Amino acid sequence: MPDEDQRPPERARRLPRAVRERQILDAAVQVFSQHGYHSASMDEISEVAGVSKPMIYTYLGSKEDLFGKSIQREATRLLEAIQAGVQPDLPPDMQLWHGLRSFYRFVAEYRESWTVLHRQALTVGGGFAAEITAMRTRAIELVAALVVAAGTRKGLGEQTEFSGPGLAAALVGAAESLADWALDHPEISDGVLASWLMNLVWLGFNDLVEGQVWKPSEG
Amino acid sequence: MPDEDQRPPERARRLPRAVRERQILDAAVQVFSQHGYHSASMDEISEVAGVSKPMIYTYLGSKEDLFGKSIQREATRLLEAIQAGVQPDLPPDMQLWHGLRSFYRFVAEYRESWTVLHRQALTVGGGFAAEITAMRTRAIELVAALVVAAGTRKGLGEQTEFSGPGLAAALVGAAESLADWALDHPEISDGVLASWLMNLVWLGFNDLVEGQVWKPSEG
Amino acid sequence: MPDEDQRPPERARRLPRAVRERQILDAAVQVFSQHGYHSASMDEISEVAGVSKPMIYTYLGSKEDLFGKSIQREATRLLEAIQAGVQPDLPPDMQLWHGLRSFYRFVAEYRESWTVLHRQALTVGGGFAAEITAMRTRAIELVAALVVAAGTRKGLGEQTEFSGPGLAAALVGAAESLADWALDHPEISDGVLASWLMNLVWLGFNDLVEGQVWKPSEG
Amino acid sequence: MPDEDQRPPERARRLPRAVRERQILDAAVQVFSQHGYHSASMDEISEVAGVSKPMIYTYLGSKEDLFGKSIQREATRLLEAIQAGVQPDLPPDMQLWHGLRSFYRFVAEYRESWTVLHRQALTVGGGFAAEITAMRTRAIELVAALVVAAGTRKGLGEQTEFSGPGLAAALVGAAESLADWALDHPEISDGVLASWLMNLVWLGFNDLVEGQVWKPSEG
DNA sequence: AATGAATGAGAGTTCATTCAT
DNA sequence: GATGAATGAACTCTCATTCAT
Repeated sequence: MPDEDQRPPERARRLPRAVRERQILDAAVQVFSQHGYHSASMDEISEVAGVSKPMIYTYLGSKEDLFGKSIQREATRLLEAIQAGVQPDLPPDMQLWHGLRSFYRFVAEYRESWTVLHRQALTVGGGFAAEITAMRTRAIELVAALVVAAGTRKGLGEQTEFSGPGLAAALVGAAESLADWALDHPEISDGVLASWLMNLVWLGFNDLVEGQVWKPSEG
Repeated sequence: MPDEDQRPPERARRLPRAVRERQILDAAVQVFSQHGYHSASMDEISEVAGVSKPMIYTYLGSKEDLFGKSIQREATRLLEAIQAGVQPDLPPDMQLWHGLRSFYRFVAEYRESWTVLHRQALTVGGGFAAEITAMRTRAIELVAALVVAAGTRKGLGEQTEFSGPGLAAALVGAAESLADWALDHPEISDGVLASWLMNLVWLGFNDLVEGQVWKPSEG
Repeated sequence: MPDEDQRPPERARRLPRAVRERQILDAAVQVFSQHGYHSASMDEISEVAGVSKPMIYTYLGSKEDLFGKSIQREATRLLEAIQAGVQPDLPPDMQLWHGLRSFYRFVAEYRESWTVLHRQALTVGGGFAAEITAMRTRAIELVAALVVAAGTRKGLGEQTEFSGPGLAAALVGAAESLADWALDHPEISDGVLASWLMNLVWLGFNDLVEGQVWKPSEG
Repeated sequence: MPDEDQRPPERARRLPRAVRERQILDAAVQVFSQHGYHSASMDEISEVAGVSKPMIYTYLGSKEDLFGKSIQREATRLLEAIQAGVQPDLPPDMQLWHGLRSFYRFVAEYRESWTVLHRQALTVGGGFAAEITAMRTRAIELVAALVVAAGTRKGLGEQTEFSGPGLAAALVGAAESLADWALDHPEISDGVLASWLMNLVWLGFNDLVEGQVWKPSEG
């Protein structure tokens, strides 16, 4: 009877701290994304992580801390994934297109990451909602800057400066909503998703800055 | 039996059930919208409603029941508000425009209703998310039908049948996101909000069905 | 089978809040005095009180709150017991004597109260130690004032002003220590205990102010 | 085996067991005296000692063991300090005076030792309270023996045999309480402290055995 | 000899929910 | 019809203690 599968029933072997922390964060993201912050229990997270509860507290702090660190890690992942897909020397529409493709690729590959960031992060009352909101606000401002810049180039500065932020919020919402929709339609590739949004949004905006304006034909 | 001063000592007067139920639902919507489902406590709801806790259970059932009924009432309100603003014999773009104006008017007037529907309803793990999602899905399908119908009229049936649902999801997301943004910018009127969205989205879509297509200029 | 002892096994019948609060405080004093603050568990207190834990939290707050309120009630009892025994129009020594008798009577009758006040109240790190210490300090200052006053009357003002506070601390400690000793000797009456202390302390002090001073007879 | 630089990388050098034990006990006394038994954590003790937790368990056993050994060491120190100051061939009052001076000198120099012995040792429910109490009882008996002996020499045997133990308890309490008071008044020398107590207590007792008795002047 | 890694057990606290009046 | 009184059950978090290296 050599060293077969006779080891103790897979009970937590000694692993370096970094490895454990990753395991715990993985489990946390999974459980938080499934149940949301409040319904997730530290018991379940510890079970999924294959680790006892005290380890979580020792390594990553309170439930709130754990949630914050989960959010932070996934947000970083998402941003890095998008940045990795964007080449800064391309024209704006190409940058946006590449960014969107990377975004939808990420969402497809890391559903749980996206779920935690998009849906669960808002349910906590504390500073996390603020943090996430701040991140989203930054994204919106980025898009708004694009909008205003483009509008200015077309000589429509004043108008787009006024409507820019609102439009940017709408665009970001459209991208997010499409991402959610795509979760239920995995057969649609990230290229197609990005194209849809570009057609909808870029052409639409394009026309807008060309001077075309939709007006209600009656009261 | 005249209206003497013979009433019980001014506390908890006998009120018809319907009135009590409305009081309770009002309180529930308020508290749920402020704190979210999980952080809302039955104690606070009963306090805000001016009614003892057992009454809530007698009249409206468990916390989950109460939340469901709150959601349902607000959703009905929202739908009725939108339908009241739309005249079915107008062309599609006008219908959408009027619908959007009604929507933004409602959001401005009943912040709490919108908050509960949009933000808090997703945080519950049980059947409510499903219920809300279903309602949203219905909205998306409605928009999708518009998209497909318009596309078909332009002879682009196959293409829009394929992309229609996704686009519709994006549009709905854009409208919602702009609604959230508008909560922080009450100086923007519902007409302006709706116009922005129409310009962005309808013109964009218009071009799309006119045959204009954005294509990536390189890999 | 009439209404014998057939009632449900003595399970918490509805009682007015005030009664329950007293029950809980009684139990708290008992358990705190037995095990000390840290080792006392809310579970045991609730068991002894014949009440579920949530009631304690509803009526009296956290463990620390409960401890504080226990201390406060017992301290008040002790002070009232002492004040009730003292007649303010008697000469100082008689006042002290009556006060001591009341004190020892109280300790004998309410062992647990005394234990909580004397031994357990110091073990908590928070504000309770301060509160108790303050109370003790007030007692010491009172005695010190007596000492200084008596000394001044004898023309020894400067000397007793210097040594008064320390002497007072010693006297209070003597009284407390004798109280503890008396707990193991219930056959000694409060009158005897008070007399011992008076003889030891009053006469001693008396001689001191008469000018007699003990001096070391060599290095 | 010269003293090369071949030692393990400068952490936790091999030290003889006795040294390690002293380090740990020093840390334990310090932490116990600061936080009390319950609030002291093995983590903090190990940190202060500069030693890992398993070492503590290996060398000194459980937390209770550690506390017991801390108490024991400090008690021994105190007793030795007092005995060192007392010359057994002196008359009783001189013995007491020297003993008190040594006692107050010790308290001033080893505050933590005294704190652990006097305040923290009582807060534990187990056998330590007993151990400490026994030690204190021994001290009281010693003093009682002095009292009785002196009383007997004056021909008041019966009376002092009856009141001796109680008086001794009071004396010890006075000495302790004055020690606590002195912690906040370091400018008072041990000689002055001891003198105060001698004047208060010895003269008082002296008069007592001379036949003077304080009596209540009325009911 | 020495320790980082790991946990069992139990504490305080809160909340949705229900009785008895 | 209406409620103050009461609780079961669950959750987060901590700590003394030990294993495997």
